[in-house]
Amino acid sequence: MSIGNGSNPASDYALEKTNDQDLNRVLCHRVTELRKSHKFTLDQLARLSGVSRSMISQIERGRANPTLAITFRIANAFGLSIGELVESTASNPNIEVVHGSDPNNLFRADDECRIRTLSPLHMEKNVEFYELIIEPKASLTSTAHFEGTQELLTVTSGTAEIVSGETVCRLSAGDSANYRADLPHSVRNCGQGKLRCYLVVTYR
Amino acid sequence: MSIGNGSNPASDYALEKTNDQDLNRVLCHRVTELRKSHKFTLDQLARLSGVSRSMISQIERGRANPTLAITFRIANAFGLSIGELVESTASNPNIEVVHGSDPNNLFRADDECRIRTLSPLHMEKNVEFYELIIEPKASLTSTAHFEGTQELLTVTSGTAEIVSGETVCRLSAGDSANYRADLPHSVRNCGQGKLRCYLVVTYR
DNA sequence: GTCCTATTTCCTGTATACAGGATTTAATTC
DNA sequence: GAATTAAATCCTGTATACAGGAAATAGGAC
Repeated sequence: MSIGNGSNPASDYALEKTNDQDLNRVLCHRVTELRKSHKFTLDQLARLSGVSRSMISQIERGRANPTLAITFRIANAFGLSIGELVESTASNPNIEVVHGSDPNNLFRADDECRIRTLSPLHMEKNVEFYELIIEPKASLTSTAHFEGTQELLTVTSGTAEIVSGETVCRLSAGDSANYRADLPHSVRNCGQGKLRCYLVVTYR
Repeated sequence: MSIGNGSNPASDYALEKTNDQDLNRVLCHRVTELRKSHKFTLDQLARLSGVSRSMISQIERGRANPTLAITFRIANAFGLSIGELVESTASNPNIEVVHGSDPNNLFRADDECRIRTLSPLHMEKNVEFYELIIEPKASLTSTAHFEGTQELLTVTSGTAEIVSGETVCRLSAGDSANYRADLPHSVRNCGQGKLRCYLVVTYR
């Protein structure tokens, strides 16, 4: 998600100019569709949102580049956030399967730890799902991930000690913890046998 | 999320005028903080984003109401979507624990099916995590959830048949499937013994 | 302290966002 | 068909978004 580590960011030119216009296309279709599904006239939406009919009409016809404030008001009139309004909904294949036997999803397998990815590689959402098997006394330690990253860990067998920042907790089989992963964090097997758990990582 | 069923929408006035300005406050702090954490000068960000230094400076000082195109470019320069840029981040407690023995998280327990919630109730992300135990020949059927909702199901033991819309697939122990839950969908135990699985539900 | 460079803010002019009224188009009823 | 009303688009003028250069400020070296 980061475009560079700050050392020479100017060389990582991120803008693709056409995406600007793609955004506008998304917006116009979205507003048109939402207004239709709510059965609002331009006038009703104008009154609800406090944005003029002209402006709404122009937006729907892709003739406007609204300010954030205007966009906010329109989103709000539909009970949506800006992100919900302007971010396109991509079409998904209905079901994507990851087989247990698929070696591509074996992320790590060594003496201490075995990690298997359970979510499809091309999954659109910023969510990842892993199965972890950690040997006694071994641990999985991470530096801080990106801001807003969280992990949800469920212990299926064994005993885990979770550290996030300076907070520590212990989990037994059946317990779950949701913790910040945008701080240094770790999962340690503090029991006698193997620690088996599932980990959901969510990125903001 | 809907503001009415279309019968008399004009009476549901949704706008709270001050939130417009709250948005601007969020934006200015956000851009300031992001630029700082990436160690960009105004000039570097200007070049990256294609937005003038003046404009960025004004945004950071809360003196601007940028258009969507400008907002998009700035978000893009930081590798974020517009929603990610303008939607505020609430502070999280570091670790939130759900104990296996907590009866509040037992969502359903009957002859056919046992569902336990593994994610904390007040979890900020639109992600939910469940443990499912389904008896032979029993199934869990849902109508379509909200648009964009997806489910990620991992089978730990047994055999499952997943239906999403008109797509059907079978999973064995160790397999996972990611599927649309914004269509009618179901999980059925098509084996002889109990089906044990974990379900990650993500809302858009 | 001075000098130099980097960074940010100010200033100004142009383009465009936007509202509100007028006009056009569409839909309905007779 | 005509008449009426509703809905959408066009037109125009004002305010403001925005870029680019100038000026001010900040930071570092000596």
